[in-house]
Amino acid sequence: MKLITRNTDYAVRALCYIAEQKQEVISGDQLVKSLEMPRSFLRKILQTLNKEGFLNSSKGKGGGFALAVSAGEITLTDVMKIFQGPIRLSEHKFKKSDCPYISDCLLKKKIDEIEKEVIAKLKAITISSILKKGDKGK
Amino acid sequence: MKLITRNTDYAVRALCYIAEQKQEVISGDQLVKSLEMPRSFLRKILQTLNKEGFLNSSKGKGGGFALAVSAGEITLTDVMKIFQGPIRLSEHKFKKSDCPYISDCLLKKKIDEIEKEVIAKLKAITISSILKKGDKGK
DNA sequence: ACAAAATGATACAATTATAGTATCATATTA
DNA sequence: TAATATGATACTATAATTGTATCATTTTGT
Repeated sequence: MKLITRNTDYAVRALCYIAEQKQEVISGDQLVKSLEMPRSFLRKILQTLNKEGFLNSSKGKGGGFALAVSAGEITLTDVMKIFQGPIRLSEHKFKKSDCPYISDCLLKKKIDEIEKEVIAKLKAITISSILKKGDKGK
Repeated sequence: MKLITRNTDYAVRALCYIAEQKQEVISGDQLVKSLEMPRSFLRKILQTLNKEGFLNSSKGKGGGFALAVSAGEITLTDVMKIFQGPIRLSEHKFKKSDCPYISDCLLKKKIDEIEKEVIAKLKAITISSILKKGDKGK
């Protein structure tokens, strides 16, 4: 049972790395070398982050990826949504055939409460909050 | 992204149903009919709950399953552990090759905190707490 | 113009987890 | 001894996760 998949984990680490570097633009290969992730997989992840507006990309020599948004504005839920879809802790349904308690299902209610709290906490985790103290301003 | 799989969901509903009935012993087929779940799948789930000590089973006519433990003592985490293994929100590792921040990874720390809280809340959900008010004593 | 260095688009493949099915054996009861 | 129930277990299907690989396109520097 995982809440966070490797996709998301890699993406977060890549974002952190980019945010920490002095250079603005970091190439995919540099990330692969530094973070030791599977090349093709990371490349795909970077492309996705670009499409979703969290990274800017530039081609050619000296090109690569740079943050399109400040590190403080990228939350863990943002990244999770991109790579894992919407967060839902349970699929427990209201349908009569699925749950004998129908609209008044206490399990559903309790899970939903927990879900809300989890989402709130994940939302509070931003890229900059993950960076070591001292790097936070960036 | 799911926290609770269908296994667990079915198991919880079956336990609730058994806890609610006036008869102590409920046959698998009765559960299948009442809860409209796939027969073989539910049967396997019931067998597992029996092996794990949450249900007692009896064979032959009039046989079936009964709670082996009171509904207030079965928590959601118990059931989740059985069907989904240990709860871990992230696999984010401390290994040098996996995380550039190694032993001081703030992401890991933050996720672990959330994980602890989630587990505590899931632990607070028992079968009896899911049952409608009025049935709670059982 | 052209080669090198980078990303873009996209299709494919492997592995694992989830969800479900089916069958035969065994025990119990009437 | 037949009917009813679970036990053990092997098999299958589907979907999600985790990758891999290839060719196209853009940019830069010589």
